[in-house]
Amino acid sequence: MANPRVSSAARARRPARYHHGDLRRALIDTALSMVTEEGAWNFTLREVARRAGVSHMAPYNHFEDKSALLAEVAALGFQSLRQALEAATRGHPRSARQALANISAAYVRFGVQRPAHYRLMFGAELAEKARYPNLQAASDATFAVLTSVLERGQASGQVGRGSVRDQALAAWSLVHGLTTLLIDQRVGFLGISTAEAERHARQAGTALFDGLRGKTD
Amino acid sequence: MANPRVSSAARARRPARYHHGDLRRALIDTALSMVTEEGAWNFTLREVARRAGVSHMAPYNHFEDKSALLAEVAALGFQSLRQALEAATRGHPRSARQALANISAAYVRFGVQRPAHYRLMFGAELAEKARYPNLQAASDATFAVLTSVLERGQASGQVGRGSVRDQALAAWSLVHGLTTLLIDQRVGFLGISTAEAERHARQAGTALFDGLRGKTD
DNA sequence: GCCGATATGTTTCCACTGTCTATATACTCT
DNA sequence: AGAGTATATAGACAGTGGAAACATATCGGC
Repeated sequence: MANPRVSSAARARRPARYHHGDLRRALIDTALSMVTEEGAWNFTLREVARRAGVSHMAPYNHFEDKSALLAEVAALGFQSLRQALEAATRGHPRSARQALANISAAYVRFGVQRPAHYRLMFGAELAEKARYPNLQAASDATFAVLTSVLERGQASGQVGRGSVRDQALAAWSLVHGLTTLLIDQRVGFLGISTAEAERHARQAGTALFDGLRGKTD
Repeated sequence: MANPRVSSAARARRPARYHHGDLRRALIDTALSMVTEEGAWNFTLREVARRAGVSHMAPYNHFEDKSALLAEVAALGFQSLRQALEAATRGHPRSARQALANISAAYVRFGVQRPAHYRLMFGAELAEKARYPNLQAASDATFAVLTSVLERGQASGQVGRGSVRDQALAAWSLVHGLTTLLIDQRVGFLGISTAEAERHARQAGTALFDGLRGKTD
């Protein structure tokens, strides 16, 4: 509008951009906002396009379909979650038990604070993740945080031997399941507070840790 | 077709039925078939009506919308899951540790064998379960199986004191999280066998049990 | 600087969906 | 038998996903 050549130092890394500048990123941001605002992702792709100010077919230049767009939103969520977990581990570098409790609390806090986003990250429509390498990579990187904590714990003798991958799977199952159950209110904990959710997480995470320390069966 | 008065001993409890006989039940069955066959529930309500051989508006006489229909399908799943868990407990009435391991294995087996149905049961579109009392009741009854096992374990001194509800929540979190992760292949276990899934479940369930037996924090 | 190739965005069009309204049919009860 | 209600149908509507044809901006080579 103002200047027909707004391009120069527009938006992302690439200097001058095409028509929109960086529609791909704009669509992801818009979709993320809509997910968190509306608490669901049952909006239409046309609606996303409208809010981004482009025609209803423009998104198809960047995403095969709505699921592909949502996969990017979910991938952002995994990155954010990974950072939260990494920050939680830094608190207690000595005690693996404390580290696991902290990770559990941080994990559940993340989910409880952004339920819709968390649900999307593990939602069914993105289950065939083979289609979404970005999502898979972000998910794997998050899982790796847990694995590395357990590896260090084993190295220092605080965690029982056994397969680290199995142990990490158990730990992730615990916090993921807890988060899901709390979010979806499948148990009778309607309106549970974040603090209480974290308490559950610490308690359960510690119990599992103690179990792993003992016999590995 | 054959006889205009086929009604007599038609289908469900009620003797003679209306036009269709028991369209409500037929629609639930059809939807269940479609979920398991197609591995998803992104079909349209019109499609369900077509397969049931009725007009596209007939379902609205029995369900407010598609979600309400899916909620019934999910409720059936919870009933089936509850039966599977109850059968698993009957194997080892003496050892709570064994019972929990059996329950864990049965739970994960259920999910791995019917992934789409399981996903639906915990899917986001049915999260506001307050709308679906049947679903909530079925879900609660399933949770109760776990609770009762832990209660008996506490009574016989095999399980640490603490809040039974908290312990049950932890146990359910573990198996639910494991099932979800396996189903959605969020971890690198592509094409995991049912037997291996059960092994993971037993192992993790036992570890948690041992942790609960120790300190309750 | 100019030009074709390509990437990006728009407009138009179609089948289909969810849902509203009006109408028809079957069952219940008295 | 007839009134009232529950069940099913038919038609219409706006909105959707997506294909096709078209328009425009940017890039790479010259």
